Amino acid sequence: MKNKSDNKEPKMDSRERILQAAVFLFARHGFDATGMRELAAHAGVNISMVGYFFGSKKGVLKEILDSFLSGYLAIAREELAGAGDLHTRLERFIVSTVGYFDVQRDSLIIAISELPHDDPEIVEHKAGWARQMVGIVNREVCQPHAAETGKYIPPTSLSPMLTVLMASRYLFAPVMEKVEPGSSETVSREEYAKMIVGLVLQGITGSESRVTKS
Amino acid sequence: MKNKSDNKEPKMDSRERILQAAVFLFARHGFDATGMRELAAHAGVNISMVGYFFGSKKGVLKEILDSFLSGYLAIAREELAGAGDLHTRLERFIVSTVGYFDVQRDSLIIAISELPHDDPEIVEHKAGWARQMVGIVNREVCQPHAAETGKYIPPTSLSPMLTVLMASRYLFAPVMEKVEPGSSETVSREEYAKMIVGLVLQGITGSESRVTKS
DNA sequence: CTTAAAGTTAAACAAACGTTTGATTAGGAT
DNA sequence: ATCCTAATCAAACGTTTGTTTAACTTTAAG
Repeated sequence: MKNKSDNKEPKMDSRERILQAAVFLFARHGFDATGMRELAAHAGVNISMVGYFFGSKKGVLKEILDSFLSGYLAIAREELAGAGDLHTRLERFIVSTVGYFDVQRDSLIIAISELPHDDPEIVEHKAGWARQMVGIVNREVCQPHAAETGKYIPPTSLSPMLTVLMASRYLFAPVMEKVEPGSSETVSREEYAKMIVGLVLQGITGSESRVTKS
Repeated sequence: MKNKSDNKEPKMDSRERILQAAVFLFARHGFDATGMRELAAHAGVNISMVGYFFGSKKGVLKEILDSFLSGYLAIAREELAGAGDLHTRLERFIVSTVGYFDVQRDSLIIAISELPHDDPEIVEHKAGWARQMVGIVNREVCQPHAAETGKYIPPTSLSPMLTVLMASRYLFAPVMEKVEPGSSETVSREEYAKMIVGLVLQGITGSESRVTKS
C-alpha cells in the first residue's frame, strides 16, 4: 500500500519545496536575514540540498527573480503590443499585471525589496530584464503617446512608475494591515486594478472605472 | 593653532558620523547585509560606539526611519492641509515631496526596502507614522475628492500609491543606470515632479505640466 | 545482479556576526 | 586634589553564518 509516485503532498520535489520556502521567507524576513538552516527546515530538507540544487543561497534568489520577472515581461509583451489603441492596451496591461502581482505577491516583494541593493551579480540580472521592459514600454507606450500628444515620457521613468504603482498595495500590505486591520480586503483586486487604470488614464478625477469618453 | 570646537570636518560628532555611514551603507547593501565592522570602519569609529550611542544596530535603523518619516509627514501636514483647492494642494505636496526624496534618497530607499519585512519592532515603528499619514490623506484628499466626484478612494490605497510613485525614480536608479547610463540626469527633478503632478491630476494624457483648465 | 547516477545525510569548516566587557582617557565640577 | 561622567578603545564573548566534504541511500537502467 505504499504509493510510489502517485501522491504529491508528502513527497514533492525537494527542489520545488526549497523554492517555495525561499519565496515565503525572503518576502517576510528579507533575503539576507533568512538563514540557510531556517530555509532548509521550512522546506523540510537537509541544508546541503540548497547548494546541491542551486549552487548557493544567491542561486535561489536568482531563480526566483528570473521566474517572476520573465512572467512580468511576458505580460507586457502580450498586452502592450497587439491590437487596440493606447488606452485599451494600457488597461489590458494593468488588469493582467495586477492579477499577476496578486498571485505572485511574495516574489514581487522580493524583487522590489532587493531592487536598490548593489550586489553586482544581482543587479546585472535585474538590469537584463529591465532593459527589455524599457524597450517594450518605449515602443508600445511612450512613442505612440508622443505621436498623439507631442509630449514624450522617457520609458526609464514610465516603467518604474507603472510597476511600483501596481505593486504599492502589496508592498505596504504588512504595514497597512497594522494601521487598519482588514484594509487589504476592503478593496478587491478588480477594484484596485480599476483604480489604477483610472489614475493612469485620467488622473485622480478618473480613479473609478467610469470612462465616458473612449 | 589648535581649533577646539570651531572646525567641523575633522572632528565631527561620532554619533553623526555613524548615522551618515549607516544611511549610505544600508541603502546600498541593505540593513542585514551591512555588518557592524563595515559600518564602524566607514564611519571611522570604534565598533562599540554603535552600541554606545544607539543601543544596537537596529537602534540605528530606527533612528534613520524616524528621522526620514517624520520629515515626510511634516511635508504632508504642511502642503496637503491649508489653503487652495484639491489640485493645488496636491501639486504643492508632490513638488515638495519629490524635493525631499531627492535630498534624502538613501533614507527613502532604506524605508521602502525594509517596508515589507516583518520584524515586529520595525513594523510597529512604521505603522505609527503610516497611521498619521493615512489620517491626513483621508481628511485632506480622499474626503474632499469624494465630495467633488462622488467616488471615494480609500487612503490606505492612495497613500501607498502616491508615495511609491514619487519614490520610483530613486528605487530604480541603480538598475536604470545600468540599463541606460546617464538616464538619471536626462530628467531633472523639476521635470520629474511635473510628470507626476500631470499623471496624478490628469492621467497619462497630462503628464506634462500643461494645465489648460484649472 | 551490477553499476552508475542522482538524491540525501550528518558533520565539520573557517569566517563573520552583533554584542559586551573592562580599561583608559580627557574635561569640567566640586 | 578628588570625583564624576561621557567618550573611546582593543579584545574577546558565544553564536550563527554560508559552504563543503565524504559517506550513505535510493533509483533506474544495463
